[in-house]
Amino acid sequence: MNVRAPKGTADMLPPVARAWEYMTRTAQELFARYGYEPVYTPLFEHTDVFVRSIGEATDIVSKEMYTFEDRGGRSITLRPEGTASVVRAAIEHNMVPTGSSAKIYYSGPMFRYERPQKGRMRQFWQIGLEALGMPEPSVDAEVIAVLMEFYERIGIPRENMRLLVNSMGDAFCRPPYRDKIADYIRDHADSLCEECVRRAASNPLRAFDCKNPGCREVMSTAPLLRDELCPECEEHYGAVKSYLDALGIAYEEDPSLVRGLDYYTRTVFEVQADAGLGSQNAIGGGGRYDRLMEEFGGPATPGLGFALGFERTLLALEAAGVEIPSHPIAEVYVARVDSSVALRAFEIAASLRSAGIASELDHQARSLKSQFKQADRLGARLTVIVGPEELTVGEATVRDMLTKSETRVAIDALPAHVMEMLGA
RNA sequence: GUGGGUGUAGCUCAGUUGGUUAGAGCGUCGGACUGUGGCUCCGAAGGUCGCGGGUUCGAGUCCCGUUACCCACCCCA
Repeated sequence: MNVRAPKGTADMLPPVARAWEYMTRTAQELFARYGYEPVYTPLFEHTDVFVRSIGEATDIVSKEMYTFEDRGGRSITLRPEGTASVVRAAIEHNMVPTGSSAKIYYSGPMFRYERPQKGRMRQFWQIGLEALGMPEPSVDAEVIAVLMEFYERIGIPRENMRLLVNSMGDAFCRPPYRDKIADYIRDHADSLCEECVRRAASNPLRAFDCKNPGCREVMSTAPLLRDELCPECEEHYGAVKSYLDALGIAYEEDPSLVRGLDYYTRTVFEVQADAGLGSQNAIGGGGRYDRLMEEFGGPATPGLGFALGFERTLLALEAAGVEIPSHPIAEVYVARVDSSVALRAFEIAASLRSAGIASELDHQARSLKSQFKQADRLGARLTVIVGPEELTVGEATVRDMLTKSETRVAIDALPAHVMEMLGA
């Protein structure tokens, strides 16, 4: 029996799981304030959903998907990202009738078959949101604002992050530019790595991402999409930046920002953290996908969204020294002097819990001293001492763990009395 | 898929040029204080030294293989 979790997966033990819930809670409250509603889609889809949306030539589709055949002979894939499923669901349920819009968010695990490293897991968690049906540039700025506000709220200092933005053009200006880059790559084939030359055919823009010094050199003088945008895209991009300026959100333009999903049009953005992460330093990112729903066979509906990674965000939080808020495990500890009063102690703890007070007690007949140690460790503010002596007159002793003062209280009045002490 | 690093107690790690019974700190449990926590002191429990083979009188230590994890490349959250 192999008792290890599969490669690239991790059990989330209480400290991490608490952080997960904290991030989820923060996102839910924030997203609701911007009018987003939750959606849960399946963790797996027909393989086609991802191939057609993310793109055949992307790394995700060509080598990172968890794909298998189910017992009915269908090709099924564990979702590698969230947008494709959301868009599929939006079409299936006609969530965005012509002329209307929808704002939705999701969270949960995603799956990609890769070699794990710092900030990269085979099962990793994301929260994301999608704004469907709205082509206006103010929506781009609003979505970016939500993302930045999320990080601010959970406590990552702004100076630890960089917001990168770029425009990928649209169906009119990108194809000619793609051809231009493909030509450029072919013209310089002898000074580029073979990977980049191969990309000329499938995904030429990706050559901008290559870390090879020779390729960087060549690509640094390549024509930039920024200079080839059609007037409409140029105007849209300019407006997005104006709205960001109006919100006081600082950003850097990065003309080489080319994200690894084919469906993006116009605005793309990425947030990088400079502390706590290894080389996987993108903690969140997203972009606009105005053609995606149409390509899926749905109505022509523009869309835009982002996703942020739990694991990487937690690394950035730890680097910033952020304390994850938590509640004490027990407000009240019920200690018993000896086993003759075990039953009464059990009843008292139950009555406190019924009154809504988080209470803990020892089930293992440990010494009174170790029960106090336990009370201390759990962060209990009060300890109720149940002993034969007090019981003869129907009372118990309540000890304030901070002031060390003790009072005798009638057992019947205990829940009310304890609540009063905790409230004070 | 490629490369590098590391596997010794629940956790973090020592362990000399190979040498007898493998250690420390933290944590856990007990005691000092026979009905009272955080500090201190004392004690106890807890280990197939990742696994398999080889060299050797003798391997935690050296060699080979294997496996797991970590980090990096590629790409991304």
